[in-house]
Amino acid sequence: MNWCPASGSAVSDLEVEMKEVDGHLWHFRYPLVTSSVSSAKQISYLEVATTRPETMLGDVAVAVNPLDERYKDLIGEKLTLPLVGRTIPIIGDPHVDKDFGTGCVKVTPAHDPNDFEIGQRHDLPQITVMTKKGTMNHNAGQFEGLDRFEAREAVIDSLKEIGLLTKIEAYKHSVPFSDRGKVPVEPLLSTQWFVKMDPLSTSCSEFFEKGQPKFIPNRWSKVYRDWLTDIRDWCISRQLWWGHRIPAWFVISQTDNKVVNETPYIVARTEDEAKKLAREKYGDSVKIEQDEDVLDTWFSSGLWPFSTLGWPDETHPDFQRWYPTNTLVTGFDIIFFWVARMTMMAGVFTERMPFADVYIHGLVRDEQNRKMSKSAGNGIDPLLLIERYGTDALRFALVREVAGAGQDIRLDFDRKNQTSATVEASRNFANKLWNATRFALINLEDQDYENLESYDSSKLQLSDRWILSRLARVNHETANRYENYALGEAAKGLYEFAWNDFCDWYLELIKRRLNNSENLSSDELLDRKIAKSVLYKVLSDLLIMLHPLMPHLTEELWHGLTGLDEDQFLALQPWPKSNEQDLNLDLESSFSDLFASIRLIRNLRAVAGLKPSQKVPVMLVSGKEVLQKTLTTSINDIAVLTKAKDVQILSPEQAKSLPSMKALAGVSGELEVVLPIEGLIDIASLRSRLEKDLNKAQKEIESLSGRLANKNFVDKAPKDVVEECRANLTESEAQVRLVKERLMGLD
RNA sequence: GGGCGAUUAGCUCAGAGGUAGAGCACUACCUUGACACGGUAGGGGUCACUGGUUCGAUUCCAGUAUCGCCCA
Repeated sequence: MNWCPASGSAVSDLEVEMKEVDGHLWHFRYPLVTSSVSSAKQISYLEVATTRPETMLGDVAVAVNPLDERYKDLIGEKLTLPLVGRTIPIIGDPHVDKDFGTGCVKVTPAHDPNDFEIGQRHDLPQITVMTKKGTMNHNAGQFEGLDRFEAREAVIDSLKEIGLLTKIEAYKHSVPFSDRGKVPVEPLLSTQWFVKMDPLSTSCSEFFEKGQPKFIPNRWSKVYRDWLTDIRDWCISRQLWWGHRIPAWFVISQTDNKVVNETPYIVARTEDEAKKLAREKYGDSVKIEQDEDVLDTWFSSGLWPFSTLGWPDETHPDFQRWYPTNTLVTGFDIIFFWVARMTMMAGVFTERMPFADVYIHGLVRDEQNRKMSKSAGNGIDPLLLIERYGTDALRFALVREVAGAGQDIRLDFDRKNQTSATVEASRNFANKLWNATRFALINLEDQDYENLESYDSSKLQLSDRWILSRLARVNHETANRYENYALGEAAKGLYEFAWNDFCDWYLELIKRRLNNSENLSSDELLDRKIAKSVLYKVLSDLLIMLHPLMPHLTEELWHGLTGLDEDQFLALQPWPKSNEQDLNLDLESSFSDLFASIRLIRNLRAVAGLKPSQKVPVMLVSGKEVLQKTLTTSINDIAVLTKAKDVQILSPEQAKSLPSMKALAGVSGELEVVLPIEGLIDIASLRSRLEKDLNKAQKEIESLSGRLANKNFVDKAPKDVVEECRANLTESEAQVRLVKERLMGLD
């Protein structure tokens, strides 16, 4: 059994952590008791090597490999144990490694698990030389009372003095440390309660074969299964003052009012029950005493999934309603400690698995990628981050980072300033949502909006239908992601939709339509009302979808938006309905084109160094019909979003018939943008921009035509890929022509 | 020793057999009637290395290196 001298308690195998330490291998000699064999071989001693000299006081034999030519004849001979004077045998055991150290192993069954096994095989005595405090006991003779590490030095010194210490080697080896007390564990002989694991793990394994529980990500299921397969009995006694007391009563009247190894015991639910059972068996004058020890906390924790729901009363409404549960969310570091213990207990006591899914998240590590721990003192105080950035910001930041299923999160954290750029980014997002909602509230104050179903859909503008299509898509994607525990992806998708689609584009697009001027036509009034209705719909859906990730903020904003009573919670809202008929891929693609066009105009303005306040005319030239149509329907939006004085959409033919003029021009795909602003043009920067475009397009032509020239590619690649390739080539070629024309026009 | 993960922009990380992405940081301009915790426009990568499969590999496979975790 593993004993932790620091906490004064037994610990289980799982609570023992192996650590590599720089130690020593001490070699010393045990003199042979003279015999005919030893005199014949002229051997007077055996040399053993150990990392723990103090245990030699409890040695009961020296073992050698029976096949070892050096020693096999000595098996059965006797040695004198130095310092103690005990005569101990030389035994042969096939588990001894001939090549390690001297090939002779000292055997201390009471203080080493391997030696214990050897002792069992050879029926050797077990001599305990230490107390449970880690000090030497009376069996240690002159060393009694010393701490185990002081005793080590004292033993070495004594052996040195009498000339039996022959060698000290530096030696790196694994030492078992107690998780609880952070000191080396002492293997001790002691009577403790163990749980026999086979029946428990067998039940679990059967469920596991049927896919229960399901691990996300799946790779952890292997860790779980391997542990169940190779399971060892579980020491559950703890000599601590907290925890559930072990329900075992010793019948002390049978052994002179003392608890010794032979004392019979009763296991029962209560003391009364134990007493009754004891009387039945040992007579009325029986005296019982409950074991002082408590259960390992993980034993109690293993009962948690059902003990919290009224079990063992299985008719309890909570148990009936909630058991088994859906999802356990936890870290991989306690798959053995807790998850497996819960499934084992549940398998036996409830004959079901306690949860359907086990979601294993990553661990938050510190800036040096270390696991945070109390003892290392490298934890990041969440309250500090919460105070600085807000609860939802921290929550969102962590969820957003966790994207790669179950990957660890390295949270950036500047200890000196107690800041985190990652959490700050989420705070900024929260702020963005807050302000977008503020914008909505200002515009929706008059309550002049309705449910979208009450409008004839042909009255909606293209931008309305575009954002509704995006909303439907995001709704669908997000629902799937939540369903599949892809929380990080859900967070990122919502972030992009909220910031880019909704705030950057849609809100900017509708500002024009929300104006409060007095004399609006009835069409304009309706259009304004529709814009408000879409605004309301998109924002409220967005808040609902974001709610699991930013519960406080969205709850607050949603109440502001809906004006609902405080006792109506966003948390209780159903998932917003997604309208499949809102999905419109063509529309989304033409809006991409529209946005690209607007960016091109803005870029040209930046190249020209135009002040934002400076309004200039814009001409858009394209031979692509679809694009022309998109641009034409959005002509007012383009004007607003690019600060254009006047926007004209022209075909290439129309453009040619215009009188020639000096102008700023750029090309993107098959769209040509012309800003007729003679005199304001910075020819050099324009040229460099056009040359950059040309270069890029030419490179692309090179790559595309190279691929298309490859017969294998054309024959074997999927048709649509080849088609796309051709289309891109045509477009790039057109672009090169346009850019070249423009460049010539500059001369 | 066995197993698992990671290696992509300065940093933290996504991604997918068909032209490399985000946030932060960086550069320039902008206090525009939601938001400077902001807006607009930009710069930045031989996707660790070596082979293989493939018309095509950063993506799939094998190996190598480095880092990390779990179990002995």
